[in-house]
Amino acid sequence: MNFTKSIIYWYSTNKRDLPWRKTVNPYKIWLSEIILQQTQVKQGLPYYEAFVSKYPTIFHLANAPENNVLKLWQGLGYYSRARNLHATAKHIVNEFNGVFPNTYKDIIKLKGIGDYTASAIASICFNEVTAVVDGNVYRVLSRYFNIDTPINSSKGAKEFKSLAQELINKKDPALFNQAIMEFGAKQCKPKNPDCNSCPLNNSCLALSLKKIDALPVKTKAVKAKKKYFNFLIYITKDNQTILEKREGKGIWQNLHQFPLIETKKPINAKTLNDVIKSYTFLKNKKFQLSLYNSQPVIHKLSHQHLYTKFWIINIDKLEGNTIPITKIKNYPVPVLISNFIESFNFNLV
DNA sequence: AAAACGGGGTG
DNA sequence: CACCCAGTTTT
Repeated sequence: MNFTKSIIYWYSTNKRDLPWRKTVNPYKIWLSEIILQQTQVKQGLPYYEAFVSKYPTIFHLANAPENNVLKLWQGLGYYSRARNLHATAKHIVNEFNGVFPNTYKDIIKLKGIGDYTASAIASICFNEVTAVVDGNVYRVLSRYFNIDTPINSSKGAKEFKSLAQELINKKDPALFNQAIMEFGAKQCKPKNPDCNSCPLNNSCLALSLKKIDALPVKTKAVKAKKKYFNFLIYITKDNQTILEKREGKGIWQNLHQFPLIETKKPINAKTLNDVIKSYTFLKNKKFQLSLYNSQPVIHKLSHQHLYTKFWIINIDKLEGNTIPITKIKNYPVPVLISNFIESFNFNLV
């Protein structure tokens, strides 16, 4: 059996039972593909169920406020996926009457959809012969064909896409695409794959060359930078606090957080007290500042390590944009913030 | 071409 | 700690 037929046969007897495999509805396939970008099935599955349940059609999603969409996405990371998902839902409803585009060429024009996702939707929903290349496909092909072009280079992207496009089953592109990804996820795993049980172990070049551990090749990632975050948790006597929406370019765009002071170096209570004292909205007000966590919480992201301190500010009264502490869980917040909220029992205040 | 963008899991 | 995950967008 050749590569393509072997992969498809393996899939027929080894595939997992997953909810998005029971439909070819482009809305649901699209939703599943966005959720699964850079996300393992195990982590994405409950989010898929929650979205399908709360937003059964693209019209439900398009009509929802962005805050609600972000709230449902909370904890999954890469929040631009949720913002783009929502924006694209509105676009499809408003411009196309809710009808999903049905060719790779048109699908890839949509916000948040690149080559991988356009290929997945076009093949699964519309039987278009266009090969997916995700992390699984890179791994399977680089090993089987002993290709050491870095997968995170533009040369690698073209080379592997072209190879996958040659290998794809022209009669059932959807079947092949899902099969090779599942094969990568469950059989040709990143670490310690069970090559003894692999149906391709007679023809896999990396295996015969003892290069399984050396492939795929990926150029080095940059090291994460340290940042120092100081969140200010205002608490008034009438149980109000301040939550802000993150604007601008960086992480967690459009999510909410306690007012943040970011510094280059760790900051002590006296210095912070002086900074806060100078705020005009606190002029002539008395407040008490105390540090909640003596050791910083180290929140690790791909590109940043956030050394975080939570400062409690007890104060009699605040005017302006405060919210009741009881409403705090209505807002979409980063995991770093939701962990604090869970740990700091506001009910005791 | 390189960096930014999250959070969870593995060895 | 380094690497990976059904990648895309911005710089």
